[in-house]
Amino acid sequence: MDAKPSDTRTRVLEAACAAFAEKGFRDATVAEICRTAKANIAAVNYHFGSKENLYVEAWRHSHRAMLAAAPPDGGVGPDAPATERLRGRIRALVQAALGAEDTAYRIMSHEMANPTGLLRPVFRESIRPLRQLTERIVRELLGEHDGEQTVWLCATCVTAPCLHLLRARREHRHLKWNGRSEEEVSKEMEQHLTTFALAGIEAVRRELSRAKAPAGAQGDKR
Amino acid sequence: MDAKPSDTRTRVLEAACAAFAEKGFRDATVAEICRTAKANIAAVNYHFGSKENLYVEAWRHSHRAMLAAAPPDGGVGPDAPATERLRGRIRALVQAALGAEDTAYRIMSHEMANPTGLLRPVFRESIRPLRQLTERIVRELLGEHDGEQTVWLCATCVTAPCLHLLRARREHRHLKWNGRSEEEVSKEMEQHLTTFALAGIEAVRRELSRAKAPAGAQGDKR
DNA sequence: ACACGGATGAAATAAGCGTTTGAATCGAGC
DNA sequence: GCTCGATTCAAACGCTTATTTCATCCGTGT
Repeated sequence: MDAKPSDTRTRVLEAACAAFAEKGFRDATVAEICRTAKANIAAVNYHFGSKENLYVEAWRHSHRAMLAAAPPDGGVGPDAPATERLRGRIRALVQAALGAEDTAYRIMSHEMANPTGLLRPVFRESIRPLRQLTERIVRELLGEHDGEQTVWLCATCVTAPCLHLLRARREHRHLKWNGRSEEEVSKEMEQHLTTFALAGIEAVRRELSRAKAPAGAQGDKR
Repeated sequence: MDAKPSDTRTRVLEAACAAFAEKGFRDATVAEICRTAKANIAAVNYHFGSKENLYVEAWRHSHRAMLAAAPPDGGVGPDAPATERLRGRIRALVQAALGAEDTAYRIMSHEMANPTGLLRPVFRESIRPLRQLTERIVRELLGEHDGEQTVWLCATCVTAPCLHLLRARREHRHLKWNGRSEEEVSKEMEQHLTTFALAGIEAVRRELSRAKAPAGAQGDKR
């Protein structure tokens, strides 16, 4: 079927992914995209209709690539205990930010800071399930406390540092991870972020139960 | 002294802050800035020389406003115990992200996702001290472990969720904090983030000492 | 051989942008 | 009252960008 969607089409698409990931929608020019793709200027409007449509197509492409390179559950599976599933989720997030297929994350990063609105409909179907996956794990770890806001906040504390790694990589190259291999660094990040997150969630859970059953039992153990 | 640096100059400056905070450097146009400032198009180049210079001046302006509205130590003072200083730091971060003076944070957010490079020299003197303040507290909480990367990572786990609140506010208005007042929500955020962060840092510290002084004496020190 | 539709090429078009220009306006100082 | 510097104004310039146009190429079916 689409095994041959024109050779230049895929070249333009991949060049667009790289350009949009580096500069965002506005700063990336179709001229440069076509130049790096070794295609003519008109190729964009011929194969994709417009720069805007190329943009959402580039997002779809890189998002699929990310999911293929880093499964959202980190390879842990839904029957594992929640703590392991959280570790797997963090592994996926770190890989997505630090791995070779970070294009989708970088495009998303631009889109969040500088919303064009073009990706909003497609975001709903692509990153929302991932967010819900994270929140489900967090909710399970927190117990049956009803605070939806608490779940959201803890999930943010898990995902936000991972997203931050993306920017850190290109600014803080001077950090200690010079010698180590990419994979080794990822492992270490995953480990630290996981212990940090698990302890944080547990502490919030304790605080919630203390607030829920107040007065009498001040007996804070540990 | 500079009490009268031209009325239109300050109007343009403040309009620029709002525009750059909302759209970033590239997408904000001097035409629109001058229109909302009720000034002529040439005002920008007359008072500031160029759009680029207006950009760094807008950053300076909004950064000063942020520091005035939310002191970086959260009003805690350098002699308080480290746990309280961390709480103060988080208070400052939350206020900066959720308060009325969030312009600097929003500009910074754009600049990080879409670097123009124009703010790099001025960033060094404005946000680096804040980062070091955070890292100093984290280092104290971690103990005398030498891992600079660990300090960096824990500091990231503290600051990244706060930065994330900025974007969350304009997307997730539907969250529970509808009824509550802004200040009440900030208090709650501050509390949750602090317990989360303290527990996370403590857990990482424990894991580090466990790795440092193992049963079999790994002896792989640096 | 030939015509036809998909794909590519180079140049032209049109719109938006930051910046410049030069005249008009205003306010203070001798 | 006049001048001079600082400021404001409207118009125009020069540049970049996405998009369109139309000629050209190439493979395929008859």
